[in-house]
Amino acid sequence: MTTKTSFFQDVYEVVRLIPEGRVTSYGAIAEFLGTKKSARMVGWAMNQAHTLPDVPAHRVVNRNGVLTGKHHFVPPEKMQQLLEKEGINIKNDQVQDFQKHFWNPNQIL
DNA sequence: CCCCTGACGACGC
DNA sequence: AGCGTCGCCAGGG
Repeated sequence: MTTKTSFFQDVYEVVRLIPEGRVTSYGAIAEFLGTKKSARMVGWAMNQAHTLPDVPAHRVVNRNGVLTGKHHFVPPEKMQQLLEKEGINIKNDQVQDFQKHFWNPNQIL
């Protein structure tokens, strides 16, 4: 957002809006925040996400639908488990029908 | 204050 | 089409 709140805070707010059973990408979030080129920062922010409640970081994957950040979960399989629990099929660390489950933050506008 | 790192993404070869 | 590089930018050492 263009608010004065910290970039991280904004990221968390957006992630919290991700509906259950849906996923989005770091880039999409970055774009929504107006910093499309800073997708890395979104991922960086997710590092602290685990310290906060209601921040489903497992619903955030890269633009390929790959669970790039799964290694940051404990255990790593947790990310996939949570997603499958929500009805998302994962195959070889990749979300199946990614586009079908993709949720674009911009669509809430 | 300089240097390095990092859950990404776009582009170049 | 696959791999390498660069850009981006905040935090931490």
